[in-house]
Amino acid sequence: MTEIKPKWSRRKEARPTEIVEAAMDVFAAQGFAPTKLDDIAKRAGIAKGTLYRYFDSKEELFRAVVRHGVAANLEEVEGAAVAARGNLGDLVPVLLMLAADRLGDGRIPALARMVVGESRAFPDLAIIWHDAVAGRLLSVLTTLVAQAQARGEVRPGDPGIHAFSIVGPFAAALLFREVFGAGSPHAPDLAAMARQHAETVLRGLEILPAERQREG
Amino acid sequence: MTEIKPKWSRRKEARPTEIVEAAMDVFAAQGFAPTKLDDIAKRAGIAKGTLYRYFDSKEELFRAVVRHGVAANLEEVEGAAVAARGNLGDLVPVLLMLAADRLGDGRIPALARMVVGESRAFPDLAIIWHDAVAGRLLSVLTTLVAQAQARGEVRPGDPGIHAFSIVGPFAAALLFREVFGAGSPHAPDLAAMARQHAETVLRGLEILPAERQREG
DNA sequence: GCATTAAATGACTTGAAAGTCATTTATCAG
DNA sequence: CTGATAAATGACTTTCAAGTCATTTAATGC
Repeated sequence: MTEIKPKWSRRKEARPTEIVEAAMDVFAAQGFAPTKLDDIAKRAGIAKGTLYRYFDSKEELFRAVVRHGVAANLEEVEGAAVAARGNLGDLVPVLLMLAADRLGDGRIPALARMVVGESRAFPDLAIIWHDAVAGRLLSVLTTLVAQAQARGEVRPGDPGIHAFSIVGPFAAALLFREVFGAGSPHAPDLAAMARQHAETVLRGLEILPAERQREG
Repeated sequence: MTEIKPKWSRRKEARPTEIVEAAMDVFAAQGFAPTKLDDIAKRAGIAKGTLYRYFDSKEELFRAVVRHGVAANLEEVEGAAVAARGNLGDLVPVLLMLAADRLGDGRIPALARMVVGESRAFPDLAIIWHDAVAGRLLSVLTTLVAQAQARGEVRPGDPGIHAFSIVGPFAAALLFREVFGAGSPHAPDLAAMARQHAETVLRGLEILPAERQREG
């Protein structure tokens, strides 16, 4: 009759990722400063003291969250980039559609917003994001643009700026939706924007894949 | 002989803007949460208690800073927009160059970064920024694009998305420089980007002002 | 079973900064 | 010059959450 119900269990292995997942949720929902470690602990189903067995401080936990959130969704994008080796006209629409699908909802844009907000307080966080996300993506794109220029397929000009012309509107749209909400009359639909902007910018760069596409 | 040196003077009229200016500097340099009201008071040359004669709380002071920073630099941009009435091919390069000049350095990008970062904690701030900056700019551009489409000068498609294609890279570049620093190898030069992207996107939208421009 | 260990707890301590208020003092009216 | 007013001060109080640690208890080995 007497039920055995232990008050807690030892989970040395599973705890860290559980905590980071919980922290990502709470940080994404509230931002860094307003988030209380008690909230994270409660969501992770543990006590605050337990947090300190795995992370030395709130800051370190935040860093872990950023690293964790960044790690996953990047190999895929980068993979698509090197897969479409060379052909910018093929890559750009695929890349933007993929990003629209993966990043449309979820916690990555929220993370990005937080990194932007906390970049002054935690410069190392900005470096992590730069090296793992923004810089990496821009590197790949810039290289591809330069190669296409060498083949005479893309107009001259700074390939780094061309890279911004390609992904800038998308990044801006992501942040716009994150900050002002999808309810704003100006918030663009990500999939539609991926399609339309890809066509616009490719035309602007003079690749003209339009010939071999179906009628609009 | 005995110098008269009053410890302070009464400046009921001048104080508010002085305080807001000081607060903008400190907030821009440190971010919202890390900024101490003592720091703002010291920079404004007053005591902390005096702040509370003019602003009820740190939050309200922050709101005042955003409103103040937003108010100034917008009429100009919007003026340029309505001045070049209709002609998108003329407006876009001018608009981007103007923005590069006005926003390149200064506290507006820092403010933008803060609004992004604090938008979760202060949703009303995001609304202010939306209505006074982002939404306003997008409205003007979207209208102009739609008019140009009606005249058959711009390709079909959602004019709001076209507006993002125009200003998105610039917004992204501003934030990129603000977050990752101008030292990043990917940080674009704003003036160069304004020139090159304007040409790219206008070509993409099929306005083609290139004919009446000098050789590259 | 029994002793050992370390994972987990949560009440407590600490520190820092927002916000208060009794006092001081510049300014002004008469 | 004098008293009244309110702008300005800064030491003090309050608040709140990060971080600590003595204690509890699940798990493990003998």
